Amino acid sequence: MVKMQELSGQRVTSQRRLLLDLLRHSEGHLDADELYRLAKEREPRISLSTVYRALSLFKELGLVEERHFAEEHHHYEVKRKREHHHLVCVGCGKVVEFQYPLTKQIKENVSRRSGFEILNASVSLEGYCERCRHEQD
Amino acid sequence: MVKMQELSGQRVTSQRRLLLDLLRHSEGHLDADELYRLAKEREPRISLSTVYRALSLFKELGLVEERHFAEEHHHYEVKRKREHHHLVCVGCGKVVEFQYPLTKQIKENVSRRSGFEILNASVSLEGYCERCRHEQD
DNA sequence: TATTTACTGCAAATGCTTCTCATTTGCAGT
DNA sequence: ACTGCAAATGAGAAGCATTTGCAGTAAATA
Repeated sequence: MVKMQELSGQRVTSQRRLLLDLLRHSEGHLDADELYRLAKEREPRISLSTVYRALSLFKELGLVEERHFAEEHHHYEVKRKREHHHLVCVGCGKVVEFQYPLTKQIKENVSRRSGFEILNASVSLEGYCERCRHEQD
Repeated sequence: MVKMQELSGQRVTSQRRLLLDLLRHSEGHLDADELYRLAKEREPRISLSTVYRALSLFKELGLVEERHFAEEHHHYEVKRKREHHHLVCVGCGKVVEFQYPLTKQIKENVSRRSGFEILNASVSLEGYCERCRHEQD
């Protein structure tokens, strides 16, 4: 089970423990509904609002990151040490991660020129994966 | 007024002409609702559905691009020759553009390694703009 | 184990986007 | 200029993802 010191001040409830646990053991990039379905397998009375409320708490605490791919809903993944970016297939929704070392430079560079305090930088690519490429009419 | 060869095959209606015109003369990054409000000033009977339908047509025709910033709704801007990226203030929503030349390399590099056919690459940054930085409690 | 008050489940509400359908309009061919 | 028809429009309903209000429940603290 997941330890919960991270929930400083907040209450450690069975639902939050379960949800964070699921996020940590998943392959990442879950959306709220997938997480909800997984959670219901173990705790059938859990509600979708609780999932959203937990996600927004985890986000505030910096435990998970919210991703806005080219879809209407969002995806969530636990924050990791190593920065990485995403390549999304517009055919089937498959997500592939890749490393790219230069966002630090970009941040510094743009920060200096714009006067912004930059919190994060992400590179995102869209395209067709191998399989969807062949299935295109 | 906008010339409409771009609407190849599609009908040239006064609404589409107006909407494309507004997009072209705006500072970019409009969302559907802002565009709707602008359009109503000139053609009060226009409907929000028409705005959405036109945007999705322009997107298909490659005339405008849809941006997913860290908000629930989308932003639209006319496609330009010069590739550029976005820095969004999470305080006030202000959008600043910047140039960064390396997406071509990223595309080639990631494409080779992943087997994806990559359609587009975007770099997006979030942070606090000068003003919002000072206003933080 | 009693008290406090944050958290939960549920249902209703919201915000953005898409759809439905009756009416209108662009446009190819008279 | 006129006609016919497919495509586009306006208005509102419907559809999703997400948020909120509220009454009941349960975690923390003493």
